[in-house]
Amino acid sequence: MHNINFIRENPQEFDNAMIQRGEIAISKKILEIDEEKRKTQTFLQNLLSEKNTLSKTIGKLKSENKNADNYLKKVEEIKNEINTLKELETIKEDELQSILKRLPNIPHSSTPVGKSENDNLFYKEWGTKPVFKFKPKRHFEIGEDNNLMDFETASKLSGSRFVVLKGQLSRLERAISNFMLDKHTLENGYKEMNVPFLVKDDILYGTGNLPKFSEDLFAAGDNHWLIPTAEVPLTNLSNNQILNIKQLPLRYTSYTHCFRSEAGAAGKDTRGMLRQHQFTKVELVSIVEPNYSDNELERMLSCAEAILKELNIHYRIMTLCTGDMGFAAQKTYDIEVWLPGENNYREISSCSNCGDFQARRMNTRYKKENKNIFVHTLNGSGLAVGRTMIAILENYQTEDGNVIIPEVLRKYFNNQDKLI
RNA sequence: GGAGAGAUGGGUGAGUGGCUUAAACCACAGGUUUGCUAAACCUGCGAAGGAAGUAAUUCCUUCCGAGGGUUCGAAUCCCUCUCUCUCCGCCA
Repeated sequence: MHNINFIRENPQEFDNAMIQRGEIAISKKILEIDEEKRKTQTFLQNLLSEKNTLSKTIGKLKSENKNADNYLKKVEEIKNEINTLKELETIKEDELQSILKRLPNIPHSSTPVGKSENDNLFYKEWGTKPVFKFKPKRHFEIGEDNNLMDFETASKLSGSRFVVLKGQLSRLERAISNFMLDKHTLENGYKEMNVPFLVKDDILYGTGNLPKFSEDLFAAGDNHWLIPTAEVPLTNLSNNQILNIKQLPLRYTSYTHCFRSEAGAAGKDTRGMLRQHQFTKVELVSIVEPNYSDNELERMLSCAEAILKELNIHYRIMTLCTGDMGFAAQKTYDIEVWLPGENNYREISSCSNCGDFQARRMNTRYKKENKNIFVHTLNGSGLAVGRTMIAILENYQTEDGNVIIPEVLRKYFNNQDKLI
């Protein structure tokens, strides 16, 4: 949600930011409605004040057993006007909100300007592409050849974009997520949380998924949605709260299933388990003081990177441009892991600083010097578990079709050094 | 699923139609005293918004789980919904 005061004071800057994000200049319309709303409000409040005074006089007169008919008549007269103005105020307020809540966050000054993913900026990379003496297989070939990854059975159960992982791959999933959680809780200072996968409308509104992106979500019954990421419940843990400054920063991690309809991705990545309706992810969320959020984004990124470093898998990091960034973000880094089978870099983590955008929607503040200030929220994958498995399979595959288990995972994998 | 009780500021909690302008305590912030810490004492302290003013500030409106209603006037009365707790039943 946007700060209306900022738009009043910097309409041009606001319009420029929206244009960079593929929206249109709309500050003029916003300020017109805002102006009408405030005029109505002022007029209404004066009448309410008058009514309150009259009511008090009536109370006094009645307690003294005096006649109050004149005052009662006056109240009756302004009542209709009050109701009309109330309705008008509500209309204007709704009009304003319906525009504001659908506008994306203002990009950070360091976010590159661009239209699509082609304009994303290379930030840095780690490691090198592994060299194979044979043609590396793609992850689903390794999985299917060993009868550990079953898309047909999954399709029988649930349709397309699902997978059944069998035996050792199912165990590998568990090993990866345990490794990540241990790393983030024991070394990186995140508190592990086990959260609901079903949430209500207002929770998704808080993180910015609603009202604009309902088509990306799965609805469950009349009152719940399946979470598309643990960011949603984790960030909302503090909604509608005024936090004590001593509580900050709050750092949470959670391993959850995530559910996405992939509505706009028809025909994209249909082979394999890269893009599923259901996948697991270890998420990182930070709630911090505003002046610290830039640092926290770098910190969070390094926590996510640490996982790939320990797994010894090559990756690069891109800074997303204004046109490719998510709705609530002001700055986002994508970690893209190298997949030799696919001969491509693929997103395995996305770390975003949302500034106070979500905090305004969720109404999360903290008290500093007796003032209530909106917090800054950040979220990042640390990492997507399914895609990490893909990266391991493709990077650690051997010529005989087996896969070496990365050293750091072996203690979570029955101390085996090979998948099979 | 059945029966009952409840939801008030950051927290505990008083308040059953107009002296509530939401008490009191705790927490928090500032100060005094003290060699430091602690303690004691003093002061301040709910939230959102509007208007006037260069500003300090002043005035006003709304908010007591949410939404409706009754009334000149509602935290308080009525209706609907949500959630929490207790007991019973069922259940991983």
